[in-house]
Amino acid sequence: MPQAVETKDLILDAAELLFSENGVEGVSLRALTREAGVNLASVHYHFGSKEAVARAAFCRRVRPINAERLEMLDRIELEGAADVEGILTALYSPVLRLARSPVHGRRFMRLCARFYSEPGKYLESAFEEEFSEVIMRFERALQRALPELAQPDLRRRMHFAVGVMVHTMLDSNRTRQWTAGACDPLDTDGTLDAMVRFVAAGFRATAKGSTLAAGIQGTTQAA
Amino acid sequence: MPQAVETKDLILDAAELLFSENGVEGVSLRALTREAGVNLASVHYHFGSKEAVARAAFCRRVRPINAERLEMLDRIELEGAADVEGILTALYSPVLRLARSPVHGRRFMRLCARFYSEPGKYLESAFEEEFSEVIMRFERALQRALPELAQPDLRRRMHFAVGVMVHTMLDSNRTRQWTAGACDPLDTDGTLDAMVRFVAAGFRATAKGSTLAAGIQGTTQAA
DNA sequence: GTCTATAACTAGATAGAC
DNA sequence: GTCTATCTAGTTATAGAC
Repeated sequence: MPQAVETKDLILDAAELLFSENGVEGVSLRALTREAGVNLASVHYHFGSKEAVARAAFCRRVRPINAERLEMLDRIELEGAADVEGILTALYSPVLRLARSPVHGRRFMRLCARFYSEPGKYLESAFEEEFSEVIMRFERALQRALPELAQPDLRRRMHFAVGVMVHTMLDSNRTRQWTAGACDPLDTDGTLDAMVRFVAAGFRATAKGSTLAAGIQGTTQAA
Repeated sequence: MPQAVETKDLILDAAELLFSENGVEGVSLRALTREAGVNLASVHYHFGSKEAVARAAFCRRVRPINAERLEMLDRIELEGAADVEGILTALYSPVLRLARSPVHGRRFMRLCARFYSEPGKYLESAFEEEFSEVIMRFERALQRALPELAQPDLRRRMHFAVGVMVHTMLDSNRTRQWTAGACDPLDTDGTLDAMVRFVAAGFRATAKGSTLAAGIQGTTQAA
């Protein structure tokens, strides 16, 4: 009785779990297949290599997320509501929403954040492929929302915005312990709101060479 | 002719280089000792284990940095100049300054950021030991500088501030490529300025439950 | 498609000569 | 303190029966 699909998904589920906790290099195929309840050789049959498993586990979740990001961005741009807060919400909320599912969600967030900070050429190219369009589109949108901000500053701040996101996603034990009691990691609405407020204010901060005070929140501009 | 000190440092230098590029798990002791030009067994003689090498390489650089952070914080608090910008400068500049030394500086920044996002109990406890005092002191200082900000929000925002720092420190190939031309990664003054402006504005953003508009930069307050 | 068995290799750690 | 040689245990990957 062939059940190839099930085996493939069992492997990806286990990869998501174990890679997120131990990193790719920290997980042997033996541990992976034991967790998945499948045979060791099936990994090579279905994926060809350990690296390919990592890529597949990554792409399986990241593609719908990025599609939703672009969809949200399209929508707010059509509605003419593409202010900084709206753009950041389009960037953050699809990935934070996933965290609501305690089963696979938070697990994948950690996986994604770990991939992002892990070495290895195999993941590098995956990031390039999956994110290049998203980065380009969001950069253009933010540039339109912040016309006074010079491009070098904009890029640096996008970099910071990603840092806030990745670090929130990492949600290591260290972090959870530090903020214990202060904020519930499962409170994704609160987290999203806090991230958007913080980062939007950062984007609107006065840049070094700027002669214009562009740091006021809301719609009014200072002279 | 005994040259224990030199061997120890050669190992730590090689560890800093290789761990920063490939992660701890991605580097074998054989590759490490080949790079260092020392014998394989000397690692166990001097450190006892691979994990102990990682810890030692980490602590060697992080201790002076954290000492300088606390020193700077002490100074600005005595001078009564502990505003958000000053506190963030005390937090960021000692580690960014290190990046100026192209030899060991940038290398260690990547090592530190990688450790931060890597698994393994051995590093977890090192972070705990080395950072607990820094975190406590800076949280207290920021709370004083931002008396209107509730503690849960403050902690979340400190978390974001660390995310900006770690992500900047990671400075992966991906990042360098993306911001190519936009900003010089060796321009530490510009990077520091950009980080402080961005994060300070984030800290001053209006919090969700807040009735007070505290998001205005500079000294003026909105009604 | 799935399994067992094993090949081919690498890892961290150690013993003991020098 | 430094070296060679080696141990044990782990790894990825594959060949071939079912």
